[in-house]
Amino acid sequence: MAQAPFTNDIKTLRFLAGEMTQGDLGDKVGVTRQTIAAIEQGKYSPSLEVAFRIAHVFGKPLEEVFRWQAD
Amino acid sequence: MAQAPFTNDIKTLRFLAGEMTQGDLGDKVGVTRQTIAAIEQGKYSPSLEVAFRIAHVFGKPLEEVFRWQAD
DNA sequence: ACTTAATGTTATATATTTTTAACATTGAGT
DNA sequence: ACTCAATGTTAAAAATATATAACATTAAGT
Repeated sequence: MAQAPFTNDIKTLRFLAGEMTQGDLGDKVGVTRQTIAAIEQGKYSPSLEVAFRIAHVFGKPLEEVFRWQAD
Repeated sequence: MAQAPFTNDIKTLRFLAGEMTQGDLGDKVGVTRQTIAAIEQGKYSPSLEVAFRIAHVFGKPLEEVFRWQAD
């Protein structure tokens, strides 16, 4: 299933944003909670569009949410 | 075909990097020249992994290469 | 005017992401 | 101990990105 070559802080950011659930975040981003769960766990590399939308919800630059790790 | 909701400076950066062709960039990133062409033209939203790799080739932060536009 | 490399573009195939739906587990509150 | 929301997880389908191959166009060099 190809683990993503970067880490992310979504789980932390959700709680800092005030108990935001995966479902809440999914709604704001426009994807399902399962998609959020999979991205959060690094199960695959989301589209740049979804990554941008997630960062936008937290008001953070994309690279503060997703951090490159490999290569 | 869903135009991407962000612009990018890949074409400019390729020339600033010294006449780097789409094929050259594709080789460095690990995708085909057609994929570079499509991304460059905003035809779709690449995976976050490919976006990171492209930015990495130019030694730029991702958000200096791809800039959010919509929503 | 010719060549040739780079790019544009298209069609079809393959790979990957995302959705949908279902069920299991965990944890907080009562 | 119960309940219920949140999360984990999985399988199959749908949507989207990427590869491959082929041919057309553009532009620079000679």
